[in-house]
Amino acid sequence: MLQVPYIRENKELIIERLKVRNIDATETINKIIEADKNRRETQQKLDEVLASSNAKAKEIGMLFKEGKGAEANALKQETSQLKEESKSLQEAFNTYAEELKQLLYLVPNVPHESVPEGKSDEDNVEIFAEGEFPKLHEGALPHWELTSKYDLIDFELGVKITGAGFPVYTGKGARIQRALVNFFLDNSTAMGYREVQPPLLINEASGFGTGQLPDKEGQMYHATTDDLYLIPTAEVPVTNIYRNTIVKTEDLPIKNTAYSQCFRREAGSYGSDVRGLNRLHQFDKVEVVQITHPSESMNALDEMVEYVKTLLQKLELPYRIVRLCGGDLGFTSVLTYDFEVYSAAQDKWLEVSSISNFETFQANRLKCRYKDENGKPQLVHTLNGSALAFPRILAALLENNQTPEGIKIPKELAKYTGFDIIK
RNA sequence: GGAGAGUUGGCUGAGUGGCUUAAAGCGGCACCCUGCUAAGGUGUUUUACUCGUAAGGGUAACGAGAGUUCGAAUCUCUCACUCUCCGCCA
Repeated sequence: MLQVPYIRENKELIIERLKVRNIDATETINKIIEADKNRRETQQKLDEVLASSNAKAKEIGMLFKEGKGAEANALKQETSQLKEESKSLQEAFNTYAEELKQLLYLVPNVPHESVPEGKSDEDNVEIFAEGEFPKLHEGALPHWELTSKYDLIDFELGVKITGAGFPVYTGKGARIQRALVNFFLDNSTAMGYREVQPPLLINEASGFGTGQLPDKEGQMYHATTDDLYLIPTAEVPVTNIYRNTIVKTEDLPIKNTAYSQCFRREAGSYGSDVRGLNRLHQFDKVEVVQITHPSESMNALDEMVEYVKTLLQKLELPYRIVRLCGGDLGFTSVLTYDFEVYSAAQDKWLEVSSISNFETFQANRLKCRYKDENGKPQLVHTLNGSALAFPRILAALLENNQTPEGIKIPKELAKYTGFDIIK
């Protein structure tokens, strides 16, 4: 969420920039400024009343000590009015503070100046592309047929055990999954990320910290008996490591990586793009998360983009990078780059990574700070990126590398699978 | 799941109604002293909000919330969490 002093001082700029998201925040921003003003004025009054009430209480204590019980009791009378006053001021203050908080939850992050205008993913801007499109042989198949032809994934079995979107990986399919875990983690740790294995269930406070709650509640699986949520991404537990902390400035940037399974209800998704591995309720992903000094976050974003490029190069997959337009940009993000791989048999671009800079938006909720050169606590910047999401990578690997003899495994990955062709 | 004990500042740990934002020790930082891989001395050491150009001031916070009281770390209630033992178990 945005910081109130920032809103106060940059009202026009914020409203202008939020138009890139196709929203008019004028009314909400005005309400925020009003609620903030009321809150501060009420606090001043409240503080005054409490101060005089404190002073009186001290005086009463002194009088009792000196044995002047009568005077003390007289003074007690006076305090009752102050008490009433402070009570109603406290209530008013709480109301304004709550109102302010609720309003702040409504405002998304302010897009970076480089974010293009646009309504949907069709308006995202391609900024980079690399890799050759494969030439498929006659009779090439989409991955959901390849997986059954070579006994790699059993979608039907998943439906039996759980439901649609929970595939069962078998044999070499399961082995590739395991290979991808190690391949991705080895690469990210080599880039200086610390490996973390986080919980897959999170509490409500963690959901708030990274911005999944209160809004996107319906997208997470909720274990109601214990009021815990299954993580939609490792970003949530890994970033929440730093909730309510003041990190050492010399430790920045803090770089963590985690492999986890991710759970998404995908409520409201439909259509042909949910076929096979294209959209699942449970999937695997390696995530990279950075906590940086504010002056370094854009460099860190570039570094993450460069890093993900190397992964796709090693996997020999044709890919492109798009800059998300305002309409497609996530609520908490300032700037996001998506990586899409080309999956040949479907003739489709599949999103396999999303790399975002949240600047102070998450940090403000998380209360994650560092100390500046004056020793004053300041909010850090947080970033994260997928490196990478497995299912669509697998889909593209299978589709692009199919030959009449079998499916070939790229050299770098074959080091991890232990085989270089699936027959 | 059953029984019991706890939750205080970066850490250890005192504090059972006012002079306690909090003793003491450790750690950290600054300065001083000292002719040397050390020791000693003095001071300092939380955060949020808020007023102020600043210096500085006000308010709040001792797990969370509510209550009693002129006044709560301290008393009452509710909740959360941690630990120990027993049971169960990967």
